[in-house]
Amino acid sequence: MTAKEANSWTQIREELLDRINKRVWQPGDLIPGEADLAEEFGCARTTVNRALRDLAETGLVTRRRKAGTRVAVNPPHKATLTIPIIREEVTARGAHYRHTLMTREVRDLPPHLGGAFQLVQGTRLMFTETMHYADDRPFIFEERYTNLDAVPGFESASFEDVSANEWLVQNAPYSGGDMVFFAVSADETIARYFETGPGTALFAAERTTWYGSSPITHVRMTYAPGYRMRTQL
Amino acid sequence: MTAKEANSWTQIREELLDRINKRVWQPGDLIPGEADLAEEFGCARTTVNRALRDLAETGLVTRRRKAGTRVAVNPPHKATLTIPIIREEVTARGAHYRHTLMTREVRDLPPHLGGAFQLVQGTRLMFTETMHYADDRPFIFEERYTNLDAVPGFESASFEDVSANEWLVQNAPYSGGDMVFFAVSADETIARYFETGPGTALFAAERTTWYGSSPITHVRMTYAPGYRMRTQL
DNA sequence: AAGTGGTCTAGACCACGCC
DNA sequence: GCGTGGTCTAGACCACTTC
Repeated sequence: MTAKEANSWTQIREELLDRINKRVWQPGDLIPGEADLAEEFGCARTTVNRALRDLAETGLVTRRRKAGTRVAVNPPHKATLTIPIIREEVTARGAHYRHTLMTREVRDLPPHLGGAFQLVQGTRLMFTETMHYADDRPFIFEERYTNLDAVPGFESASFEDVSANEWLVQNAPYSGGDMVFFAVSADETIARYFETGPGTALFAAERTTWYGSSPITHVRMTYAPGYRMRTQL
Repeated sequence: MTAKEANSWTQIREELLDRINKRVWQPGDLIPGEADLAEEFGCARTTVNRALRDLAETGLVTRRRKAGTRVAVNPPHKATLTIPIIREEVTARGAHYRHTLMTREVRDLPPHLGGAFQLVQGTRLMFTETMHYADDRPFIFEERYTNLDAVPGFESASFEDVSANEWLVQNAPYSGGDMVFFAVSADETIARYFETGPGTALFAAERTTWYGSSPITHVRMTYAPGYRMRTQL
């Protein structure tokens, strides 16, 4: 039994991955402990730990103290979505970016958002509607509610040069949030904005962010017909 | 100048995060090197490295050798999507899962998939259509092309007990893939499957996976009306 | 109680990429 | 060239979890 002498954590990860893929270790199996693997590979335990931590992040193995490391039975597909600010998404496609502020008013929270956006009595909310264009074609329609108590500067910002989207990314840090993706049927207003027929299927996303326990903003983005959101596995 | 004496990497990450959020370090600023921070916090450089690596993964700072670490100007929103096998997505909602294999035949690749799915001449492809149900209501309609040369056992699997989706997750490892999400308008066939009207907006996803340079499978999943895909930020 | 992964240290060498 | 982050080591202690 010769030692494998892999000493970089990526090499070790590939070797472990190979054993999983080749069924040397079956789904559900307990694999050797870090100390044993370190001895086998002739490296420090830290290095094995790094490799296993990486495999655990992608869901291929599950790790628990004392219980050890097991090969996952149904490894989930994991994908990381990177949602850039809209300006960058447009310019990354080689298109020209501009935006128009269509609405900007202090408004009460619509009842259907009560669950996602829990506010103290008397909180003031700013509602904004923005259309983002790529090469002068409508690209994303953005409807946003922003908590003025949590983001004071928002009320006096102009949004001519910098959109509400960009302003918040640069000025309002968040500690958490959730996001949801779905399909909607264009109503008459949205259809007119996108120069399409009512009933067209549109891709949409909603995002709520908060800082600590304080809600920051809730936004719904409706994408132009035919939009596809891509990611790598 | 007293040392901060934070010695766990999560504590250090929170302290650094705080300085970024409070604008002690402005967007675009170069922050001190790992060695300096280690001295300030009274810990090993490795520990600071771990904290900074974590911040870099979420996109809040960008790191380059020799150039140092900078606070990101437009920190992107990053979200990790975990796409479980369909059975688990259904049972996690507390619903009963079942599936029906509707079509299963060897078929040529439709021309519109030629780009995503580059095959050697003469490769045999299996086409399958499966409806997945949650509590006996149609949940996901799955159309799949699978490379029989890359996944030999697929041809003889029954898919009565285990769906094609689940079978592939358990039996066909992949080294890479891409995924795309979009909205579609239900055609007459799909509308009938989901007991809705033609033209209904539906959420859909396509996934292509491969192992090394060999394509494994291409699948399109069309979700029941009203489906929302959720994730945390 | 004991075994496993999680983390920290102090030191070292290396690779990348600005200058 | 040389400064910075990236990684590796050998050892230690700790935290969690199962037994």
